[in-house]
Amino acid sequence: MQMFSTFDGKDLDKVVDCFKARLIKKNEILVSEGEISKEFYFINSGCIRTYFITKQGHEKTRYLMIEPSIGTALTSFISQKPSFEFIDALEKTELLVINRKDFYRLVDEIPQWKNFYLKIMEMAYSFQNRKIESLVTLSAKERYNQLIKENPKVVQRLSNKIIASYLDIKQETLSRLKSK
Amino acid sequence: MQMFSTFDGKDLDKVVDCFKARLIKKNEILVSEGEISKEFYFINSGCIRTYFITKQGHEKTRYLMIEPSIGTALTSFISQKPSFEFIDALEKTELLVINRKDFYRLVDEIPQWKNFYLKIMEMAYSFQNRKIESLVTLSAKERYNQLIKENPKVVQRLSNKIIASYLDIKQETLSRLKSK
DNA sequence: ATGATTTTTTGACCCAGGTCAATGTTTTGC
DNA sequence: GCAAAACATTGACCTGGGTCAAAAAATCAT
Repeated sequence: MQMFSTFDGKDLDKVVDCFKARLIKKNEILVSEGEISKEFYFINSGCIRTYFITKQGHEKTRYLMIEPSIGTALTSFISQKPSFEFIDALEKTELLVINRKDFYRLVDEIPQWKNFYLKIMEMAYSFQNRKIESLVTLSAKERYNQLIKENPKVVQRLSNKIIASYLDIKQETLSRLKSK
Repeated sequence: MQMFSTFDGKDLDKVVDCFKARLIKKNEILVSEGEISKEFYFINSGCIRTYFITKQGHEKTRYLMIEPSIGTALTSFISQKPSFEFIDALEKTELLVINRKDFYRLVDEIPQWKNFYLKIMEMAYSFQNRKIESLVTLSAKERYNQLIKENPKVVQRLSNKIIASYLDIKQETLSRLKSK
């Protein structure tokens, strides 16, 4: 976020003009499955997440965004194909929103914004890679411990249901893990 | 790859100058764990992969590159931190190699190369995302069937050991899956 | 070609984590 | 403030896929 301070005055105005503030309620849905992801979000306060629903009807949480954080349903945002994931709010949340058209216009017009986009992609990639590594190398208990260690805010603030879905375990299992 | 045809003459020369051909033998290692990933590979013929070894000593294959394809140990390439993954050749392989310094010089000097880099990151991200989706929603059998359907060449050309490691199952399990 | 190594298959057994169901406990909406 | 809904815990039981071991088949190196 502080990288914005390196924009020069004119560019900064251009960027700021693209953002709109939005306040959303808990459980409000920003993107549904099948919709095209047309916005990118900066979370000022609160918490949103991306998740999808398996054909067995189970929720799987891909990514949790607690302030200060950024994100969207990225696969659909990039490809402009219908999203297989949802975005919803886990708390009352204040967002800054930029729409996709403006986002990519800035990519073309402002070299630093293109660099910012590249950084987002690099971080998103590394994050997914890390997630795969955890899934294939760690037990449920180890993944839970890793989350407590690396992201204690998430564990403190969110329900077990959400945390279990994020760790790809059942809530019953999480409950049992905690009690030993 | 065909996007290179859109480079104008001068830029194309600049790009071509950065590449060196290299022939590697089966089982040759291009990047080891702990090393920094300093090259990006274009596979002209043959097959290489990235994999890592768990603390239990098991190989996990992240990504298989059969010609024509591109890639590297991307997390380390981006961050210039030591790689947790290896790259090795699964067959005798012909590569075009560009080193990291040249790669990022081209990102700065040639806008189209920056766009190319962005496309790589977008594809890499989508690929990882898809992999997570498969891991958390499909059974071993379903993942195997998906691979046969979407990437039959891989299944035909590589050993069960590699395919099992790619699907995150044991070879014994893969063997049993195939026999029913 | 041929012995040595590596892969593949098969069998017997095990266990982490899922399922289903019942019972608390908290949160929410009015 | 209170009913209803959502969430958390606990128990009994089950199962997909792992483990270990040993034999059969394929591949490799000289």
